[in-house]
Amino acid sequence: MNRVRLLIFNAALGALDYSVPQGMEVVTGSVVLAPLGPRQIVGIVWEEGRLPGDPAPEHKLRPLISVLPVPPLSAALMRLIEWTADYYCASLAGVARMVLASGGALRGPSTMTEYRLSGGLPERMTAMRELAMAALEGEQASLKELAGITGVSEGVLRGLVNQGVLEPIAVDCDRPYPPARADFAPPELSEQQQAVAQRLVEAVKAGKFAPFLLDGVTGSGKTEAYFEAIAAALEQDAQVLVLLPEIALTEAFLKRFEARFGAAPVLWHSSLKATERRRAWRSIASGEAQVVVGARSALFLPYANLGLIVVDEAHEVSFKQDEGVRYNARDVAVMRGRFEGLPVVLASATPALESLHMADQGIYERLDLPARFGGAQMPAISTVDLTKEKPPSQHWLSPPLVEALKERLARGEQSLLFLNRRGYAPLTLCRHCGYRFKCPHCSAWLVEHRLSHRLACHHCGLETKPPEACPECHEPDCMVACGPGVERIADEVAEILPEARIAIATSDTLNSPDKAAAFIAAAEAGAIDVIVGTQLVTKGFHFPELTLVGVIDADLGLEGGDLRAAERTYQQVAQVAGRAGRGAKPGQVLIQTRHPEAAVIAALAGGDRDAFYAAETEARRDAGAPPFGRWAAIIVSSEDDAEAREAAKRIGATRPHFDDVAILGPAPAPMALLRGRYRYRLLLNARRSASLQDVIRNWLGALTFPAGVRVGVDIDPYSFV
DNA sequence: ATTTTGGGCACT
DNA sequence: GTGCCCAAAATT
Repeated sequence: MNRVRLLIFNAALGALDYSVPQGMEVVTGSVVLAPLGPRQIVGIVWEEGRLPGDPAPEHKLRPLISVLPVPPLSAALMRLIEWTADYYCASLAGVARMVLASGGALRGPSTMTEYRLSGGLPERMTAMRELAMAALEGEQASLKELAGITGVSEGVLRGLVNQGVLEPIAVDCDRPYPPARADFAPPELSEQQQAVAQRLVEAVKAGKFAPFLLDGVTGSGKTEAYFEAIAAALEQDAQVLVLLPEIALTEAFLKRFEARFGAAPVLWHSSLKATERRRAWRSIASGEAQVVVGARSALFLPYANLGLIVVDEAHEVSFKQDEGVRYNARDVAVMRGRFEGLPVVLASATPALESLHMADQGIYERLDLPARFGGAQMPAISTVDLTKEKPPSQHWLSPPLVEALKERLARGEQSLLFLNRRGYAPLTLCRHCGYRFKCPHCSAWLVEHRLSHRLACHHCGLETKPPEACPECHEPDCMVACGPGVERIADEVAEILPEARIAIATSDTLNSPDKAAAFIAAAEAGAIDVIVGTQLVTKGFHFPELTLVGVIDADLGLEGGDLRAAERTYQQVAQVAGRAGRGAKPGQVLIQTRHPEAAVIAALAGGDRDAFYAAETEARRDAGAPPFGRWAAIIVSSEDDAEAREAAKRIGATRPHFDDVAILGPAPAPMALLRGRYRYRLLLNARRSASLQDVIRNWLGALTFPAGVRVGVDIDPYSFV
């Protein structure tokens, strides 16, 4: 190759051509450094003819600067990048950025300095030095870590470095991870689990594309079953990717993983620090990382030798990314499996209707775990009609739920109350003038958080101190809370059961791995009587003494007319109900609702999953919703309301006309203001056969917009805000 | 996206 | 002529 075309991370520029200097080894997929004007940019060498744009004339070509010290991207990954950009109407540049988001890993290996005893003695011995030197015997670490080990300050250690007592050692930042072992602690599996595990192991050994829907009730031991597939991959030195919906619940998962394989997996998520990120990235790209556990963004990493992908809790909404490249990691995972030729396991107790449909069509192979592991029974589920069993004013626990809570406390068993609302109260107003506290940057109320003494916007992250007086009428001390959040429910429990030990489990209270671990340990040790939690507690946890689950408001998710509201409610309540009675003692679930007759609620109470899915299938068919039809959204936003509205109007005015594509809008988005940007939306609904993407590309491709306007496309949207 | 360039204009 | 601002062009 003496002339190459690069994909660069800038969508506005398009592909750029360069010459390859004499002696430089460049192959398809090479990650290279190239000159652009006075700057240097990173690019990926792409195959001839696959990136749009006319070739640059010979005289404009400048030579590449260097090939970066990372392995070239595989053809499979390059096809995945193309497919993702194409399917989600996103730029190749945006997708490529996700692949190479590496915290500086592209710069190659680097070293840091650690210190160890040299054997020499200081000119002057002091008490602190003596103490430090005794504790330093056999240790080698950074100064900061040594300070932690020895208990002396870094200043003392620096003194020892100057005296030559501690000698510096340059070590590779990317030190290897401890190895996971397939045979560390193989589990006892039930017959059902055994059958599932065996099928998955076969698929891993076959090393061909094979999508599975692992459909198992809560507590059936899905994790243990797919762990055997991971073991099989480890045995043939293939890498495994396990996608988890939220990193907050990895704590319990990691414990189980370590118990099975004797080492922690490599973690990947958005809050990794740059050094951890580059270490993980390099180990993934080199093939050293064996098992990667990550959030959705781990899907686009350049695995050297991937052999299996598991998407756990595959129904979870958080696999859908709603910013930047709007993709669904569940679906892209299946495509990656196809391009790489490997099995993909979608595991869930409450699969998305789309996934069930694929299994029914025979496109995914279905694996069932219909019974709980170890003989545990499914919990008894019943509804509490809030229109008949009214809680007292300003209270939200109905008499039957209060009774059940008292019973558990008397028996020393645990209860879990589920309400998907963080904070104390969802709305705060002034009792004097009725002023409602709202976010200045979003169409949303500010939520009072009493634990942290803040008013917070859950959309943009704004946090303010609650004011002393009403900003409108200046009446002092006038704030009044409206409606319940988990903190308020916890207060109510404390009032009813003063002796109960209560824990609030939300992303606010369990915001670090340490806190999550402490919570799990306390719950397992029986040091908590009542857990009050948001969706964070609906999955992943296994507390044997937990025998009562109360759903505070099952109707909450049904409000707002979201297309997937019924399914989401079903999934959330079924998942949280699944926390009850996982040990020897049977579980009970009480669902508080004002609509016990609603199809979702009735199906939950009757334990009739098939009835729910049948009803939901018909509703989707009627609405032309997935899997029978397709939806897409065009979201127009700008900091300037008029500019956004104008752009949306112009898109609306140039709409194409097709028999099989309905186009609605533009209209202000339900969140008309989000993070300081005004938003308008168009919705497209198409029959399955229509290529929505082509329609949208041709439509929007002919338009240009002012600089401040962003036009985003959301294919198969989950969020309708 | 970022940088360079060049035209128009006020000022000297 | 020089400096400055802004829009347009170039970047491979």
